[in-house]
Amino acid sequence: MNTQNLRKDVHTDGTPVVCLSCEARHRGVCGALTSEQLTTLSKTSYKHKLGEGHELVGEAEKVESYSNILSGVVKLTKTLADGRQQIVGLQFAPDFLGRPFKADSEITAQAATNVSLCSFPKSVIDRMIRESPGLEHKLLEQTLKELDEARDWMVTLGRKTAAEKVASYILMIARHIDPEAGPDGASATFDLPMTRADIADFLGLTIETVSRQITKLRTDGVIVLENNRHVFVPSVERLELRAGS
Amino acid sequence: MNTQNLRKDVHTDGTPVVCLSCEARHRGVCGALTSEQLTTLSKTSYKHKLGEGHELVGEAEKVESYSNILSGVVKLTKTLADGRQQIVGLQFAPDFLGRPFKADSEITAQAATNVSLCSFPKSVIDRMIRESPGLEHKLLEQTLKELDEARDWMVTLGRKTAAEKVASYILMIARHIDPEAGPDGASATFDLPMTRADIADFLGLTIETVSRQITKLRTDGVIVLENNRHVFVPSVERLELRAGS
DNA sequence: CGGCCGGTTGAATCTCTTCAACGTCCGTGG
DNA sequence: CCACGGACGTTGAAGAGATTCAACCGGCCG
Repeated sequence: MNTQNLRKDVHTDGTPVVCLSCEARHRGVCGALTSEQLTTLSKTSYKHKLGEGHELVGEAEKVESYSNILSGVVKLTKTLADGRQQIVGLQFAPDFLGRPFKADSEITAQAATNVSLCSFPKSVIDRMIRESPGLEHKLLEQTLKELDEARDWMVTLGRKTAAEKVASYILMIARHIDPEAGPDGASATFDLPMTRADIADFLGLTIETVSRQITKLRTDGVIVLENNRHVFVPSVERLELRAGS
Repeated sequence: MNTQNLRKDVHTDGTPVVCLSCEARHRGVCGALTSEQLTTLSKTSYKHKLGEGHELVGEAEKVESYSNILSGVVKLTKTLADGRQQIVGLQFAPDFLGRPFKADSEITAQAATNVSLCSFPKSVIDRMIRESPGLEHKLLEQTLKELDEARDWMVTLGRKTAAEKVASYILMIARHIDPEAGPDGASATFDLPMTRADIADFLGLTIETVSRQITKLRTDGVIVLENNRHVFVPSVERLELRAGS
C-alpha cells in the first residue's frame, strides 16, 4: 500500500475531508483559511440540518456559534413591540451567519426553507479572526455586500409600489436561485422559498396585497404559476420592467 | 533652546499636528493607525469644507478618495430611473466615508448640512488596509454598525405608520446630535439637519405628509418648534412612545 | 418689488389595508 | 375510508391612511 495515496485520500493537501466539496471553501469565508486552520476548525465544526421555520437564535445555535449556510435560505427578522414584523435580510449559501463582536443581535434568524449548516463555536472563529487578517477581510466583504443589499431593499421598501415590490422580490429570488436568470431576455424557473406571509413581511405589505399582486402578474402573463410556489418567468426582461428598475 | 521641546511642539509623540485634536483619531478609523502611519497619511490628506447640498461623489471627491467626517451630516441617496429618491444612510462625525473594494457605489453622497472633511487618496488607504489589520477591523466595525442601522431603518420603512416614522426620525436625530438625549425622561434640544424634502426621502413619505405629522407632534405638545428647524423635546420618553419603539 | 424656495394646510383621490368569506391541500383520527 | 381541522392562499367589499393637486404664507435674494 502506498502511504502517499493514503495520505492523499485522508487529507488531500491537508484539507479536511469534510471541507473538500464545501462551497464555503470556494466562495465563502473558509476560502480565507489555511489548511491547518481548516483542520483546527473542522475538529469543532459540525454539519447539521434544520427544518423550515426552525429558529437559529436563542437556542444556543447562534449566540455561541457561527455557521456557514450550505444550502437553503435563512431569513433575518426584526419585530416591533406590538408584533409587527419585518424581514431585514435573506441569506443564501454559502453566506456566513452570525454577528461578530456583539452578543445580542436583536435579530432573529430562522430557516425559511430546509437548511443545512456547518456550525462552529464563536470562540474559535473569534480567535482566528485575530490571527488571520484574510478572514476578517472576507467578513468585511460579506458585510459590505449585505449592506449594499440592505440599502437596495430600503429603496424598495420606501419608494416602490406594491406591484413593484412583488416584482422586485420575484426578480431577486430568480437571480439568486436560477442559474440561467442572468442575461436579460432569458427565461427562469424556480421555487419561491417563502410563504406569502414571509413575502409580506419582507416587502412591508399584507398577505392579501402580496397575493393580489402575484395574481396580477400571473393574469398579465409575466409569470406562470403552479403550486403557488413554482414560478416560470418567460421573460426576465418583462419582469424587470415591472420591478421599476 | 531646547530641542526636546521643539520636537514635542512639532510632533507631540510623533502624532501629526493636524491629527492632534481630531475626533477621528479617538472614535474614528484613524484610531487604528500608528503614529508613523498617521504621519504618512497626513502628508496626503487635506481638510476642507463643503456647503449644504454639495455632492461628494462624481467630483473626484470620493471615487478616488476616502474621507473622515469632522463635522456635519452627510446623506447617502439612491435614485430610481424615474427620479424617485430614497436616502439610505446618514453619516455623522467621525464616520468614515467611502466604499472600499468597489469603484462604483451607485450611491450618491451629499452634504446634508455644511460639512468639514479630512480626505485622503483611495490608494493610500487601500495600501494601509493591507498592511495593518487594525484598520480593517475598524472598518468592519463601522460597516457592521451601518448594517445594523440600515436594518433598523428597514423596519421603520416597512412597518411603521407615517406618524411613527416622523417620530422615529426626530428621535434618531436627537440621539445623534443632542448630548443629553440619552437617558429617558430627559429633554433634548437640537436642530434638524435636513429639509422636509430630505426627511421625506429618508422616510419614504411625501413632503406634505412629513409636514402634517410634524404639525401633529407640535399641536400634541410632544415637540416645540421655532424656525422649522430648531426642536425642543420636553420629554424624550413621550417621543419614544410615538416612535412605536 | 417680484420671484423663488421651503414649508403649511385643505380637499379630492387612490392605494393599500382590514375584515370576512371561501377554496385547496394535507395530515390526523374516528 | 372519509370527515374534520388547520395551514396556506385567494378574492371581494368597505375603510383608513397616505398621496396628489392646489392654494397660500413667510423669508430671502437679485
